[in-house]
Amino acid sequence: MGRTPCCEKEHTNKGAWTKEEDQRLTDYIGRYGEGYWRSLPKAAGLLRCGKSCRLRWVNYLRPDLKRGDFTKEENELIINLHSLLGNKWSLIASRLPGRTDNEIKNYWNTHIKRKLISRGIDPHTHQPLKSSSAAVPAVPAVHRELAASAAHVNFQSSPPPPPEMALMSKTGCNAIAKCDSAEENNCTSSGMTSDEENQMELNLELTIGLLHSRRYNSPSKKPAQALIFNVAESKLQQVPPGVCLCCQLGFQKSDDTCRNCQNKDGFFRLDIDS
DNA sequence: AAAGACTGCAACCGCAACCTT
DNA sequence: TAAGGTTGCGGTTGCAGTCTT
Repeated sequence: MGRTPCCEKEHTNKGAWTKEEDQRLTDYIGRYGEGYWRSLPKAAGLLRCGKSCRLRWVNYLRPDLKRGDFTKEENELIINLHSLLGNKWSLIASRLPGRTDNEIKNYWNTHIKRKLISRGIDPHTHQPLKSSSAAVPAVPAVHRELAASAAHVNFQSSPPPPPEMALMSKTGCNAIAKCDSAEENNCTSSGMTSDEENQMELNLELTIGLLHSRRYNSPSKKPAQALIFNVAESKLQQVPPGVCLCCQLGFQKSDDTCRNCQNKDGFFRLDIDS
């Protein structure tokens, strides 16, 4: 036996929503609020499954949604966040008010990805595209740095790493699982003071603690997300715009860990609108 | 003008994590 | 602790609109 379906499919509508359905859903949520998606369709008089209602509301009907083209600033933010987080669309969306994960995902796949490729940049690694003979996966400098700090965290007797840590590992930051010290993996060169590094470690430890306590997208996700982004943003805010992400996070041009900077005099702006 | 190709986006599906009993 | 239910995420698909020939 497979798992039980989320709804009785033979009694539900599928496909595009009608104006009447939108109105019913909007009216119901306006009156009773979000949530209880399972029972909402019946209560609202909709022949839809709860998942469909939730998706329609979150991606289309929510009043705080921003419509229209993405701005240049949003483009850059998406690219930077993607280099940090990978395909964590919901996390990325949480930093772009009025934008949904689905919208950002679509925008990435239809616009940004293509432009990055046309500029010779690998949209997965955010590194310059190489010939197929280059077998070693490129690791974004920012991932290495976050991994370097994460490497200080004691994972002994811990459950498997949470999604964010797994992401870093997937993109090449194996330091998390293997390093005894960050130095062993060329993961330092952060350019931070010891106080800053201590603060970063603290943030990561707290982050990991929170991530272990619950799934990151559960009601506790906001503090967890905030901590993750605090690490990056505290560095991002220290330098002017236009500097590549690894420089923003503290790497110097001379650091061989920062490959991006070798491309353009220390500045490697992913300005897809230019 | 018509047909086929392409593009962008809304919506669906399957899965995994979390919650409840 | 286990099992069933709920919710949210990320990948994928379908289709309407646009472009090209």
